[in-house]
Amino acid sequence: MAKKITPRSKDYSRWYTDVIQRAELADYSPVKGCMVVRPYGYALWENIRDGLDRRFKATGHVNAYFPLFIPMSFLQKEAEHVEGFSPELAVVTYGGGKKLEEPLVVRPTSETIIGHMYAQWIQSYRDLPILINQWANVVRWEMRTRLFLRTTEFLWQEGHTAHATYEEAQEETLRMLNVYADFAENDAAIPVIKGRKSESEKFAGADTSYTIEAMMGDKRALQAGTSHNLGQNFAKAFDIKYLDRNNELQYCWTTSWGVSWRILGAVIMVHGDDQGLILPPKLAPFQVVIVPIWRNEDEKAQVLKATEKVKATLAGVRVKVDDREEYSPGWKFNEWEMRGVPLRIEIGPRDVAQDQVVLARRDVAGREGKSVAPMMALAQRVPQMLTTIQTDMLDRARQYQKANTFQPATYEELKTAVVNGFALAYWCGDAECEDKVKDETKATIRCIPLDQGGVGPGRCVVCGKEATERAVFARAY
RNA sequence: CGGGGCGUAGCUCAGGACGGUUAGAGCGCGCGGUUUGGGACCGCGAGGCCGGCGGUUCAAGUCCGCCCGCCCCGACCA
Repeated sequence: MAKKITPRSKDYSRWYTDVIQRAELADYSPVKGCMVVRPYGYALWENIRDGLDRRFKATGHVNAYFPLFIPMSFLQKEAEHVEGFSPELAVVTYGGGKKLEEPLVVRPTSETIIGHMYAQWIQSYRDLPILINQWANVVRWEMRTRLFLRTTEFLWQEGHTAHATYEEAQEETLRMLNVYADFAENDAAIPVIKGRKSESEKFAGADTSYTIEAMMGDKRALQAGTSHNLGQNFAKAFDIKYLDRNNELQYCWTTSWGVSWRILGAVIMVHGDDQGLILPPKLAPFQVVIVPIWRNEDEKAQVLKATEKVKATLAGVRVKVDDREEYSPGWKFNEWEMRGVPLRIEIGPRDVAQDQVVLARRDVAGREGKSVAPMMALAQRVPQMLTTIQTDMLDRARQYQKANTFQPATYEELKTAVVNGFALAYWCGDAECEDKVKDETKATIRCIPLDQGGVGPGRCVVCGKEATERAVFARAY
C-alpha cells in the first residue's frame, strides 16, 4: 500500500492503471485481457448502471435478457456486420465433449440474436415499437487491452428497438444519444460532444452511428457511448416484418445503443489527479467518509458518539465511517482521497467540544478545500456541498475541454492542434482526407458535431474543397 | 502479430558479468507495547519449487537452450 501512484505528467497510462489498482476498483485476471472488478469498482459501476437504467425506464424501455451464445450463421446474415466483427469473435466449437454441429459465437453484441427473436414477436404495427434493453457481458477478442477501456470481456447495456418508420427510429436513436449525454454530464460530470460518426468509424451494419465523445485528462478523446440507426439492414437480414394499417407487409426500422464500463474509465481520466481518484458525488460509492480522531479511551467514546450522531443526521447520503484503529487519521485522509471520496468529515475532541466538524473537499486540494461547520448545520450543508462539488467538477472538465479545443483553418494548424487537444475543423466528407489525417497525425474523426455552432460552409482543412460541416479530429483511446 | 522491457516473499526490488554453505532488504502481514488533527514507532514473528522444462557442472537464483506469462510502445475497437 506504500506504493505511490505514478504522476500523470510522468506517464499517463501508468497513472491510470496505478489508480485503478490502488483504489481497488479492479485487478488483472489470470486470463489475458480480462479483468476482475473489485467491490469498490463494482459499486461504482452499479451507480452508473442505476443512473442509466432509471433513464431508460423513464423513456419507456424495459429490460430483458438474451443468450450469451449465438449461432455462427446469425452473424453471417448481415454482410457488413460479420465483416466488422469476425476478427474479434470468440467461438465455441466443443460442448459436452463433442464437436458442435454449428459453432457458437460468444456474443460481441446482440443485434443478430435479438433480431431473430423480434422477427418472431412482431406481426403487426400494433406490436411496435419494441423498446428493449439488456444488461449483459459481451466478448470481443482485442489485441491490446486496457483496464475498463478495452477488455476482452466487458459489461455493458445494449438497447435494441424496432419501429414502424424511419422517422421513429431516427427519433429513438437521437433520444438515446441525448439520454447518454444527460447521464454523462449530470451524473458523471463529463462534458461530451454529441455527434455523428464518419462512414469509416460507424458501427458495422448501421446506417448512421452517433456518439458522445469526451476529452480525457491527457487531452485524448474517448467514445463514451454510441447510438445507431440501423435502418432496415437487420430487419432485412432477419426478416423482421410487420403488417401496416393498410395490410401491407413492411420491414421494421431498428436501432441499437450501448454504454459499457468504459465510461468508468472516463470518470477516472476526466476527474482524477496525482493523488488518485476524484469521484462525482452522484456516482461515488461513498459520498462522505467520516474519520474520527481520538487520543484516549475517554475521547474515543465521545468522538464515536458524535460520529454516530452526525451519521444519523445524514440520511440519504452514502456515508462511510472509518473507525479502524490500526490506521492513523492522516493515513486515512490519504487513503480516502486516493479512492476519490468527494467529501471528508473529520471529527476530533476539539470538534466535539465545540459542536462542530471539519469538512474537506476532495476536488479542492489542501487547506483551501477545508472548512468548519456546526454539527447542527450538516444535514443541510453536506448535501449542498455535494451538489456544489458535482457542478464544480462538470464546470472544471468543461473548461478544460474548451481550453484544449482548437479551430485550425489550415492543415499545418490541424497537425499542431491534434497533439494539443481536439481540433474542430472543416471536412469535405471524403474518406481520403480522413485517412490522410489519420496516417499523418494519428488523429481520427471522432464525430461531426450535431451542434455546428451556427457557422456556415467553409474549406476542408485537408484538401481545401468546399465543406459544409466541421468535424472533431483527435487522437483517441 | 512486430518492437522494447520484466519474471526472486503478498508488493517493490537487490543478488546475477565472476556458479560455492542456511537467498536478502524495504513495505505489507501476525502478536505485544507505545501512538493517533496529513501516510507514527519499538520489539518479536510468519512467509520462497528464485516463472516452467531441459542442458552444462562435483555444484545453478546465477551459465546455455527452449517454452510460458505479464507490462509498455505500434497495426484493430465500446
